[in-house]
Amino acid sequence: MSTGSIAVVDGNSLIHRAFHALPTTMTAPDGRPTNAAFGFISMLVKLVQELRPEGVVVAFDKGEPVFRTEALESYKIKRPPTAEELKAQFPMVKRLLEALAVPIVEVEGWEGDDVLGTIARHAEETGIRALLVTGDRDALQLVTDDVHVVSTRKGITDIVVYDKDAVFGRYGVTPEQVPDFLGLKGDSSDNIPGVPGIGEKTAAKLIAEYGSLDEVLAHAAEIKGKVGENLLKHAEDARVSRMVATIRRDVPVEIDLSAVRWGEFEPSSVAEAFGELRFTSLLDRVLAAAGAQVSALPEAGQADSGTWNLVERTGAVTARLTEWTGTAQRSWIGVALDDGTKESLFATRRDLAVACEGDVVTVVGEETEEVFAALLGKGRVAAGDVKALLHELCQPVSDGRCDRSFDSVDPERLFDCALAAYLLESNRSSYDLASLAADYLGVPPPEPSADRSRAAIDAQAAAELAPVLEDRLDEDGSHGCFSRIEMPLVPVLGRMERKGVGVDTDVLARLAEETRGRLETIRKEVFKEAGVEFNIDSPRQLGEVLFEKLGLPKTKRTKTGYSTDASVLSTLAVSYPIAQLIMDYRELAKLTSTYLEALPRLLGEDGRLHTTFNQTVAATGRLSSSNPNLQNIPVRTELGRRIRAAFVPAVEGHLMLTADYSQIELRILAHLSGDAGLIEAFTSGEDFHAATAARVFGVQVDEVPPQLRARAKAVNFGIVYGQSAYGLAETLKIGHAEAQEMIDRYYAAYPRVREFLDETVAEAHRAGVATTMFGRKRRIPELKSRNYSLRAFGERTAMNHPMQGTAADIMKLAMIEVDRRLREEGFSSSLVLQVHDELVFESPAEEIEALSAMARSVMAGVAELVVPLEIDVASGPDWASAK
DNA sequence: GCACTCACG
DNA sequence: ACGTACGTGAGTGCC
Repeated sequence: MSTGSIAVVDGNSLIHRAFHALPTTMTAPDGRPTNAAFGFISMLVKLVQELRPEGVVVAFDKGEPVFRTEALESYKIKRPPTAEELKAQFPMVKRLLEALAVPIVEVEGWEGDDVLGTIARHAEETGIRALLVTGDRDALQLVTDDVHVVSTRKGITDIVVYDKDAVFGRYGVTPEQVPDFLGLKGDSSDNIPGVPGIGEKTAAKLIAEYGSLDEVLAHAAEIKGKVGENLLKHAEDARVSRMVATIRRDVPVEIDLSAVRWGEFEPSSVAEAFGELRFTSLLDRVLAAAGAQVSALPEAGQADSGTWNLVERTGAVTARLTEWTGTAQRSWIGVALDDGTKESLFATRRDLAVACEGDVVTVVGEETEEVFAALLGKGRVAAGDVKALLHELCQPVSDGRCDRSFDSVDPERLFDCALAAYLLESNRSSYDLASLAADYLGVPPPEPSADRSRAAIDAQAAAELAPVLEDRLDEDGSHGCFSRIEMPLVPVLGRMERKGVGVDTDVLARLAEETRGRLETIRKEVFKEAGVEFNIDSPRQLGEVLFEKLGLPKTKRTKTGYSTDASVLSTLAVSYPIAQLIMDYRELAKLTSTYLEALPRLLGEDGRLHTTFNQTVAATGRLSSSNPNLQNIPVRTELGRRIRAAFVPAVEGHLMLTADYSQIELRILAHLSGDAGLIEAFTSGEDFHAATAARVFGVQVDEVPPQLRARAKAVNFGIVYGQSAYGLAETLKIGHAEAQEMIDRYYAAYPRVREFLDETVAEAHRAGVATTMFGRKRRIPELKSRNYSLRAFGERTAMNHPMQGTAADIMKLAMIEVDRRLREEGFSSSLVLQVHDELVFESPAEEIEALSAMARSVMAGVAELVVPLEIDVASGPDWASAK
């Protein structure tokens, strides 16, 4: 017996969605509105086409769910009455479903959700997999290994399938915890109160911490602030809310699920029912969707060549991939993966669209990896996001037929349209193929339709964009950065992302435990000092308490009220202990929520953290890191370093090794300006900031007092940021005139620096761009602004870009070379992170020495400057000790 | 979804 | 007279 699968649709939910997503101007010949019916059936057809369940059932609400309304008077009373136009469409939908031989289930006194829950239970008991279709997020509580929820978003066209991981990923709670979660959070659309002041975030946090609503309520007394207070006061509300939000699974439903079959309708009855409403296009789709059940996709191996299994989707049958790879010396082959269609309820298939010279074919499912490998071996392949493609199509298993690892990737055969556009305009807001095609081909691509998928459109766009962008790169003088830096970096970043970095979650858990107590103590002290309890996390409430209730001096304002940032608090801390307490609180709270609590939730299946390195985000050419951001792991405070110490090698006997560029941006400035004093400061072997202080303030290098060194350091930073007296005064908390004088003295000590920066700004005004040593450009439209402050911003950007951008270029070149040497020389070490001027490796202890030497020589050697590039290397059992 | 704050370089 | 140091990503509060 084959595995059964059934889709169970929440009729009320779907019909409401459809009604609101489509205009009521759609009518039948007799004038009745048909928008909801049309949307409903359209969605149903899409569903069976994409998810291919063997059976379909639709459940509707019937009567009042007395057990809910009696427990909670307010239940659903806030709902506006159903519109007349919609009411009339319920019978219409039911008649269409009857024609389609789709069973309708409604049970007096029960809601559709409960029917869904019950059928899901029956299905599981009989070994049938179920897909619950509803726009209602409550249903997520029903998700199990064999029951998934399909939810609609943005009207009815977009669907998202939730499995257990997806539920947890979205809400941070397991399906079983959803009712408890809703008990806390409430649900405004159903008028379920929950606990006041507790929203999605807090509810998820509490449930994650205590495991269940009952446990949360049992510990309410120890939960701080308003939240704890409200938990005590509204415990009963929470319990009632949970009861009401719990979907019942014991509805008296009688239906033989194994007998339900989609597609066993009488075509003539369907034609008649659909014809009455003039749903002609929908009729075609329904008949096709039913027919597709039998003939689905060609069997593997059926294609005549016996190698590639092609489904032709565009009408261009003649094109063959082999021909294309033959002609690919001239033409680019565009490829794109689709978003993933559910092949069955529980298997996703990702097809690959391949476009060349105007034709597109779609390669189905399992063949995609081989086809991609073959293309890469022979042709030139263009795509919108090559790294993402490699992650999907280069799985680290080698089955003998083709090498699917990142190692076989030759960047010269690849063209990433986003990276090309990034080099042309590094401040674009979007690099998606549709927007690139609109701007660089002059025509926005068509929207996806029944016979042209998003993937096919993207593949064509990539194929057409590649030659155009390549010409533009040549004209712009940016092709070198593209072919020598950005493209070769792609597989390097891919390997780093795939490898991930090790984290000791026990260390994080212990720190979290320790921090919780300290945080609580500080909170109480703050409340004692303030004489009132409030939410310290709310800048608004905090401002009110500090500046109105306590009457502390108001120094800085934000757009919306008083500023309470660190600079304000540190000024106040001198005279007011509460300010210091709040700073302490902020440090703990920040590190707890951003790192201690968040990181463990983001571990991959291999127990490691896998970030994404974004290559087209930072306008200067730097990388950025997200999901999670591993470029801002704490280091500056003691607690921060203890968090950093949780980053450890996964393998026993391995160590972390870090290699970072020392003062790279100022060394670049020394090189670019040719300033003798600056060069001398870097070649003399003296402490750089002390040397600056000595020159600027006219004292002996070994007699620079710490305060002067700190000031010199701030001026050095300022130079990199595009110095302004205002900014320097702000950071150093000194007067504007004094700051200006320091800057003047700095320029007097390093005259060529001023000349260089002035020239850079002047050139940027002329050309509208700033450029790095390696030719990476940043367009700066702000320079043309008539607004002083915008223009001044543009000028600072123009000064900063050559330094920050060249440093980014050098680091990227070093990464490419380090990665090559690691592989060619058979190292067992891996490059795992990059933090702008630092590389982090995991390495077997016995390789540490060789790796240090290699990293040092590669990093120092990738660029020849008039001052040496110095590299600090350190290693240890964790990231913090490798300093 | 924006404002604020703060983690990193 | 103007009004900010450069580059990021993420958590929280609040409308």
